[in-house]
Amino acid sequence: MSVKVLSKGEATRERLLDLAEKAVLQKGFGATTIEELIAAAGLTKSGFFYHFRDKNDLAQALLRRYIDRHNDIIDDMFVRSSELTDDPLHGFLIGLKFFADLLADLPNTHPGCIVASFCYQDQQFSRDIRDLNAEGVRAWRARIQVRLQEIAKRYPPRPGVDIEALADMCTAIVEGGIILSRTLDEKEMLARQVMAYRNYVRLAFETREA
Amino acid sequence: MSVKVLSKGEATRERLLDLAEKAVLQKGFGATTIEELIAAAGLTKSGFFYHFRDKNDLAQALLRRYIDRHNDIIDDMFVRSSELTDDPLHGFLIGLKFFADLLADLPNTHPGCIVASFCYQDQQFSRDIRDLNAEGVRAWRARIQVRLQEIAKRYPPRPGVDIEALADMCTAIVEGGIILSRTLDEKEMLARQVMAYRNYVRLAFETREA
DNA sequence: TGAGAAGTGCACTGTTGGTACAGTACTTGT
DNA sequence: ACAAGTACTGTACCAACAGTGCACTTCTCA
Repeated sequence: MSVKVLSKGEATRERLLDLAEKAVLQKGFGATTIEELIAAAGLTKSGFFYHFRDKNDLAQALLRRYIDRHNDIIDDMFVRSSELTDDPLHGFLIGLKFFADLLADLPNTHPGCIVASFCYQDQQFSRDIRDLNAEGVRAWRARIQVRLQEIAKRYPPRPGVDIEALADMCTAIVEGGIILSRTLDEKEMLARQVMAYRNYVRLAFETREA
Repeated sequence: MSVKVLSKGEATRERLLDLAEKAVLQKGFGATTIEELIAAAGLTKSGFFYHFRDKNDLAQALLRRYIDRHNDIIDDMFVRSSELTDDPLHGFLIGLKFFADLLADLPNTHPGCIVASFCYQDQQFSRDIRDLNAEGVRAWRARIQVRLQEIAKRYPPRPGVDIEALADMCTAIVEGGIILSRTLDEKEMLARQVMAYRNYVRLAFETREA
């Protein structure tokens, strides 16, 4: 997580993306106007179109940045947790605990997921963006599936446990948890859901000797 | 599920709501235009404003209808499943199986949830609508929590199992599963996630005698 | 058949996304 | 210190859309 030195242009672009991300998560992409973004960024319309070809180009940049950042966060978490133990199950559970703590430490309710937001507005976007969205989800899935398969090698899963579904369930819980925490305005909801998922993983691979 | 006889006005209103629901789930509320709705419904703009005060009024009607319908579906499912057994755990598991079958039988990927869609665009709406959205989620939560508490009375949950979180997890799994199935365009995803949740419930209340 | 429900038609306002292009100030390597 | 970009500003314009207001017509059903 190094702090890059940005040129003036890159800094403006990042500022626009920050403002756009916030607005899109609160109002949706269609209701986010270029006018409001440039007003907040202190820029003219021409300035905006210097950085982005059109609104669709903004969407693509937004999504790409979001996916890249979150892949880094996930990787970082699993690297840190696997340094603490050699046991894949133990390491995964520690990683999930890190993740839950991270979410619990957010000052407000989770701001929302760009992938989920775009999923519910996908007909506004070009094919590239929908593909990019799917690629993002597949990247998360792959990271989790690898770990669960490592675990399953050492610990036979309890009957009825579907490893692939269990991997996707992690993403589903996070996406669903974000929706619940936002809708109900319950800040603790998301971390609690991650911990509930963690408990399922624990039960799913629990050795049976009492 | 009786088929109501609709007056002409009610039929037009329902037609508008059907079109709006479909469009909103695909493009988002902000990007859904009144023009496109009236074009598809074969109506003039004045005709639209005869049925709805403004776009916000349309949103409210859309959400209310969605929540009412789905409460009915859930109730119906649990009534049917509880007729088959006296055991609350068994009944809940049967209900979840019904639900998964229902989702698996959908011709395409799930069309999406209005509550989730609105959650990601909530700053577009008035306070009433946000409150209504929360009320919808609380209604689902209550229905599930009642059942889980009944189960917990008879079967002591395994250590680490959080009944309240487990209730919310059902909604989270469905919302998250919808997002995954849509984003990845995998039709089977949603039912599979519900079955994975069902398996967690089974493990969570499993009696320990081997 | 008559009253109200369910519309049509028209004229208008203001906002937004987007295009086009000429000009300018700031920055950076050499 | 200067040239060559980089990062903008200013102006002028268009079409699509939300929304308002009101007079008028047609359809429906008790």
